[in-house]
Amino acid sequence: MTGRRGSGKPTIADVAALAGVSVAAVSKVVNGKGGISAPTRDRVLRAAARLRWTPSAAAVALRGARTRAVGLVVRRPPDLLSADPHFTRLITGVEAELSPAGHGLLLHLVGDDPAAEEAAYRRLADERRVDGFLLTESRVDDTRFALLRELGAHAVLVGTPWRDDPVPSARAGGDREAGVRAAVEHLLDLGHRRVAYVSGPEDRVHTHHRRRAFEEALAARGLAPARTLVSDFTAAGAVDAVRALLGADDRPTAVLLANDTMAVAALSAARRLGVDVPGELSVVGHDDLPLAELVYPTLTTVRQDLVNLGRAAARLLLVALGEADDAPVAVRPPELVVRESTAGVRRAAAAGSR
Amino acid sequence: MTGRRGSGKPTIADVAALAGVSVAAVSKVVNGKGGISAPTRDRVLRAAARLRWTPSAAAVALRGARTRAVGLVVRRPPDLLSADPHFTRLITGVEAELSPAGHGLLLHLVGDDPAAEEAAYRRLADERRVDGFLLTESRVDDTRFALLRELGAHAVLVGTPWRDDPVPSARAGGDREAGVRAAVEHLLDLGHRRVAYVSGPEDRVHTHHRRRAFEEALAARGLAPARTLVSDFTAAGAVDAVRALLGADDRPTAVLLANDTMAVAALSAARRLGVDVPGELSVVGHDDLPLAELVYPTLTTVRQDLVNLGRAAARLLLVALGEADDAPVAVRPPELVVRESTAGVRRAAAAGSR
DNA sequence: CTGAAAGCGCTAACAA
DNA sequence: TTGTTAGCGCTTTCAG
Repeated sequence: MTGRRGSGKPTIADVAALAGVSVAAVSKVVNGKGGISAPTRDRVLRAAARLRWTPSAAAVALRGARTRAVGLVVRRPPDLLSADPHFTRLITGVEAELSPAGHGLLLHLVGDDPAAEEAAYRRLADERRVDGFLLTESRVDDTRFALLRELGAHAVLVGTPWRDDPVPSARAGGDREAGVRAAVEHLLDLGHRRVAYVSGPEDRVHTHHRRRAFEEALAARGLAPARTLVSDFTAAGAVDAVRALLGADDRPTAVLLANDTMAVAALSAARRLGVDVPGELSVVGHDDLPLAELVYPTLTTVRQDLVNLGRAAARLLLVALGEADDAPVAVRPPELVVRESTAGVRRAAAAGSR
Repeated sequence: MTGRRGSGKPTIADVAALAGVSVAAVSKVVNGKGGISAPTRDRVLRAAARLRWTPSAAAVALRGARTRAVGLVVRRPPDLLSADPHFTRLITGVEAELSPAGHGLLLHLVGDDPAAEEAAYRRLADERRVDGFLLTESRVDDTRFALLRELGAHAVLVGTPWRDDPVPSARAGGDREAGVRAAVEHLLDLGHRRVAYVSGPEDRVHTHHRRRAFEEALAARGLAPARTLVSDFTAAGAVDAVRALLGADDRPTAVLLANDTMAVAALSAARRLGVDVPGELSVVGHDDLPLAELVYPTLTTVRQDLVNLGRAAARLLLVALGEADDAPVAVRPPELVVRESTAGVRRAAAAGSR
């Protein structure tokens, strides 16, 4: 008999009635506004709990123009996506920040289609479904910034912007290329002199940064890259790259690849060609996905603190929305994890190349 | 000067004004209701396009109690999650169905915490943020069904329910255990007689179905399992299982594992123990993730049509919500993909076991 | 065929 | 400290 029990979900009016106060009082209580006596507060809270009432997200959004949701649009070829747990880790971190803040994550996976990507952003923004966006995979001359500015949407970039792009970005702390540098030094210390690099696609910002770090680290020891190839993050691409590398006259004794998936593919490509890892070829990956410990030999790789990167980005977005304090989340700098896929140069391999 | 340009997003009133009609007319046009003349329709559409207007999701939701969003709550230990691209594929399929229908996907990743899981469902439902839920990983005596019934939320299960659970479910077509059966027959045809099975956690429904299929397929040829172990989907678990298997006196010559991640771990565990795959041990995985083609030897595995499973589930949910026609999405039955990790028994291995 | 008007559930002035 | 009330942007009767 209390209110309209049974007929659908309770509303703020039901709670007010049950507590014997006005709806305004209920609103103030749940929003932590002042000007409510303790006893009233109590009665409201009790009534709300009894009715299991929570403010309707739609009503709140309509009223205040805040949806308490953020959007994440991922543009990737489906196959690549499912091959790479990269995103799952990132999202884990994002969630860890968003959930306690009462914010939802609206996910959109669009294939490898720029038009679909733009449409997704537009729809989410025009329908006012989200308060802001998280952008992943910083791209060279990223067109998303202009789009989001046009749409008037808040945005935070995960990673390093290409130039001084006008959005806040979440990045690793410390020296962001420390991982790649450490990897190169590790290889050189093992005696390698012919080190190759297989990069990711040229339109990704980190491709350039990492490759440059690779080249500089070699240069610092007076060396040049044995070879630098551009791949596409796919396993097939990595296999081709490794074939090219190993088929050459002066083949490298070590190779760095831009992600773990490619590195694992390299491992098996080498094996298939009868090249022993790490006996004849050392292999280094990037990201330190669980996969890296799973394969044989286990993969030496550059660990990225993806979970905290996701957290940091989400936090920045909440701050931009005025929903969180400006307490940045620390993201550990990339760090080399040495496992079995790297070892010293064997005499034979080092000497006789062709 | 037209309407309130520049001052925030356009509303239906702006469109009505620009088109010289009432807001009701605009509403009817965008919702495809009848009773609008073609010329009026045209003017409205043109005005809406010019203003880039899309109905506010919040207002629509408030008005109609339909949010055009579905929830997906995933409860998994973070590590397991990022090791397994399973979900990414499923979500790809879900998106493919939801997106064209104009529905969003609200994703919540909760750790391995039942309380957090329940809280996530409650919040999404109580705040009326979603119209329904997609449930993944069918569990034995799944408590989510009761919860969602209490919450009055629509739900569709991805996979086979434990008993006749009262929610619609999306499943593979044809014989759902055809894959496991084909795997067993493949191994038997290769001459294997001692075949072991490493299952997933006991609380997953498919664990029981697949294990039973395994046992029945063996029984059909008058054989019994060499050994059946329960693991936990993790790589570490798989490594332990393989050690246990290979350390035994009468060790199996072939082993099936409940997912590809475990199978890949098994591959390297075997190698580490000096056991050749497939020379001394054949290994079969489950799911056919991209990973399966990436490793050496490439993995024989049971392919699941996860993308269409996701599509089918999303479609069922849309149908339940009255948002789509009842045209089921076909999900291919599981199918064995033979690659390099399985081969005939070598005399030596078959004979001398200890 | 078209328009006026009543809310959907909530928040924030403003009054009391 | 508390209550009253006017909308937020939209859909939907119900009249015209």
